[in-house]
Amino acid sequence: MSTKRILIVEDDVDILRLLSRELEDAGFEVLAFDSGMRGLSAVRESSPDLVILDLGLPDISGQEIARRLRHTGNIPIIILTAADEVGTKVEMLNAGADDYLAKPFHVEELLARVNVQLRKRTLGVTQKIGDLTIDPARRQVFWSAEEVRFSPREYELLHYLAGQPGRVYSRKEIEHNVWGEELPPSSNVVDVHIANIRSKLRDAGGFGVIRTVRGVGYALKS
Amino acid sequence: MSTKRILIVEDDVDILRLLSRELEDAGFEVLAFDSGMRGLSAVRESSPDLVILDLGLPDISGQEIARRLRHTGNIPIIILTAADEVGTKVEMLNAGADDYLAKPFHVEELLARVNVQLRKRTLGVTQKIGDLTIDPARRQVFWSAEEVRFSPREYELLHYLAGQPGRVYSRKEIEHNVWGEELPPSSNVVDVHIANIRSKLRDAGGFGVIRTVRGVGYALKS
DNA sequence: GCGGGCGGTTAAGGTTCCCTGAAGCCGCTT
DNA sequence: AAGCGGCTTCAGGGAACCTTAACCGCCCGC
Repeated sequence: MSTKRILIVEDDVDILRLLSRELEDAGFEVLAFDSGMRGLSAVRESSPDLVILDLGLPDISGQEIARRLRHTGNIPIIILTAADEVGTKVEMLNAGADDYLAKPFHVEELLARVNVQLRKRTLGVTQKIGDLTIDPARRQVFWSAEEVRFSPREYELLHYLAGQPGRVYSRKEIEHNVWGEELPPSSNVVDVHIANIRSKLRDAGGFGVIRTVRGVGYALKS
Repeated sequence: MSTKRILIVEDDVDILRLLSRELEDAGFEVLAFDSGMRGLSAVRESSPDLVILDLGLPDISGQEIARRLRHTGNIPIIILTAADEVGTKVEMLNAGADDYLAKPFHVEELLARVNVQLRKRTLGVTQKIGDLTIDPARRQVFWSAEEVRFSPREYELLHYLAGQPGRVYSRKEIEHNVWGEELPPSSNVVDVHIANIRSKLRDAGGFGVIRTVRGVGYALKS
């Protein structure tokens, strides 16, 4: 995945610098502006993946910016503001903002909310465990770029094990959560499906992905 | 557009009732639950458009619910909580929540944030997915310059799938969002319409545009 | 009103794919 | 070496899906 670009508009230069550094540390490319007008035109030129916007800019109102940004496509906007006032919040959210944080806020929370917005656009919460990638929105599994095709049950089972990589899931748990019922004690259906999953992963180059815990169940290598 | 359905899980019955009424007044269809487990299974059955979830439920942890909900597709989740603690916020947002409100909150803000989540990602903008072009303003579809004519339902269905190309839409979701009602379980209308769309696209040179996901639904190749 | 065309739905039959149970083998463990 | 648990293979049955065709209702022009 290419590095995401974030554009910040914030007239308080100290905060601007702080946020820039934090976002860069988090692996984003940052475009920082302390003026509303220049930030706005920069959005057009560079079309970033996300915009963080401080309200109460001297040269242009937040309303106006949000309105204009709406027109430039679907870029998510997170609003920052000094005034924690409900009316403003509702107004801005309805005007097209995607999220809203009142100062003072924690940088970690901003980062988390940034990730939420970017996640939406990239469709789904793809989960990566080593070379294994699971994309629930597309219902697809990859072993390092190569797609591995699974049957419904196989996918469900693998996805279930990926819930907590490393943790051992007992047969009972698996039966209950993947099959939704207790299977006859003599059945070895789970084994068969595990074997099939292993086989398909092996074909794609994945070895030892699922660990057997004798007498208990299975676990995904974390 | 059909009315959006919102599922609430909240153990405080007073708040539950209050929110339900507010949301219904705002024109939503509300499914209310005061137990985590029952709410969770209801999500699977009714596949609502959005879930509002109170943390600190007695019978199941919020983490667990968020984790499981992620598995059921891309339904947006808004978390409510009594404890306004940054760690929890960040944790939940990273766990798959789309928004987070600390109690006490203003109902207007919740409504605004609900609307943000439900806001159409694909506005009236013509979108291109590979060789496929959809122009909502004219209600026309093209396969690389050549127009393909679709009946109203066919168009609605294709347009809906194009909402998030690549993402798998379940039969339930399709029924609810394209037909606006639950179809009799034996019906295969969706299949037939998919077949017709495929046939028309094939005539225009488009192959493998719609992917079948066995046991779940369909997705547009992105 | 009447007939034709169009689109939506239903139903039946065919096809594909997957689940699963059985049977035998392998390899630990005691 | 015996026994248990896990692994592998494979074929039968069935579910899910696809296709085709007919039916029905609606709208339109005549």
